[in-house]
Amino acid sequence: MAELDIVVDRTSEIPLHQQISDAHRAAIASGQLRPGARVENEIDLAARLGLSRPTVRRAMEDLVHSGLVTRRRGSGTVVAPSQVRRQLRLTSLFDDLEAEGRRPTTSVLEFSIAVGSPETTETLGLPPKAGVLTIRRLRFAGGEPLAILTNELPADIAPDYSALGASGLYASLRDKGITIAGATQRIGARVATHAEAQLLGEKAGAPLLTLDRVAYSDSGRIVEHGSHVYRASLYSFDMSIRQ
Amino acid sequence: MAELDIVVDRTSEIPLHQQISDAHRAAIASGQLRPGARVENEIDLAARLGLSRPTVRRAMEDLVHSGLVTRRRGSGTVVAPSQVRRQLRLTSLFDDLEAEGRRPTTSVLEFSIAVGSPETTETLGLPPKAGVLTIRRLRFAGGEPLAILTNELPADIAPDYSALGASGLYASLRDKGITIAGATQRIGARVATHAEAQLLGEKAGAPLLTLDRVAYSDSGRIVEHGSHVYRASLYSFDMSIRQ
DNA sequence: CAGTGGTCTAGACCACTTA
DNA sequence: AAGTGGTCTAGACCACTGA
Repeated sequence: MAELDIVVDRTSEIPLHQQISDAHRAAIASGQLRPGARVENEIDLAARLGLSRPTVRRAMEDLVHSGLVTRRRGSGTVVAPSQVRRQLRLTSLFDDLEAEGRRPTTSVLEFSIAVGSPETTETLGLPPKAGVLTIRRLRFAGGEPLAILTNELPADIAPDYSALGASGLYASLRDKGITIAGATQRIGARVATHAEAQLLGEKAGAPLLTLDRVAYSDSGRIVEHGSHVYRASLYSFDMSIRQ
Repeated sequence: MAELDIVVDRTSEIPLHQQISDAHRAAIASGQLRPGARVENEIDLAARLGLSRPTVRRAMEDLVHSGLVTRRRGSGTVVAPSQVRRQLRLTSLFDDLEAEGRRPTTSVLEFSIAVGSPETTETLGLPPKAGVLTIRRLRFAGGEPLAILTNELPADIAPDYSALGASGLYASLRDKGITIAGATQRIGARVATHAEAQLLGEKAGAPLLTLDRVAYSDSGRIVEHGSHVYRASLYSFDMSIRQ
């Protein structure tokens, strides 16, 4: 069993359990902990680091939740197979573009505040005829058009146009003290309209991945509705699930 | 603040924390706890039920993780907005089919054990030339063809053909003592080939949602590789995310 | 049998929100 | 200032696995 070289810093603002899980994440990412390797058990790790077992345990639960390790009562904790991760990641074209150092860029097609349609105000949980900011952006990766992003937000929390360009939508909201607590989303597919195809440099009838998302803040308020379309030839969604 | 009528059963096999989170799930689903409603705080709930705070806390963390509630330090726990859930669910055609009572059915197109291709054995983490079971099925909902499901499994854990038909793939594996601990998956889109279109009752060039999944057991062994295509006109993936 | 994770207790102190 | 969730401790008993 590998003993990871973990140094816990009790003066840090980072919770102890997160320091432990971060150290394991790094060790798995770097290959120091290989797939199938046993992870040190909770009791020993707690004793070695001078922490309580529940604290170490919480770190392990984080890792299980991320799909990085699996646990079995009586048997122990093992690093999850990496083929599972690598296999799928290898063919992600967008990741390839990013790995080549071609950063994604964005151009704003529309930025307008107007009275929201009945559908929009209902989706956003606003009273009828409330003001709504609509943003349409074209996202590029490696010089190639990749996606058309449409967002609708309540006008009273609308970020500045300049802030949007500088730091992205979610970062702009965070600067205004609004943090996203969660979202519900739906992934689907359809073929491109003529207008979409033209913007994206595809032929009409090309397959598109669609993402519809409604995000809410920790106070339970609906903060944003996004309707995005991605070129299926360049983009896919990767995710790990557990249980 | 609503006091939920929860009865904890200490003799039950269901963990106490799960009994608490289940009760809240039910109350939210039934509308007894409405979106925006305050949820009873941890301390009071623990005292009222005669449980410790960490036990109650674990139940709340479950709910946060499922996206059903949001929490803020100093402020409390509130039920997440239901528009977020309902809005998206309303237009899910497959859910509509299911809600109409038309159960999904499945017909098996192929069920064969053979020496695996190099790609397949590598994906499954098997030695070269190991035996691999390939299953291809056509899934219907409401009498309509919905998806083509292709699965590859190591031959030594292959379920019986009869077990597969009776209870589905994952249930068959569970009966053999194999539980799925997690998976990595990728969702993409492409257009249907002629053969796929014919099976699915679509025109060639119709958009398809694709799902590629590699699943592993709690012992860290790769158990299954699935490559599925869904008619985008009838199917989408819904998910809730947090943080 | 020893080892391991799963569950649970009864507290403690702190950071943040709201009034 | 009072209320709330976030973090942490130092134990306990149990269920399951594997040699």
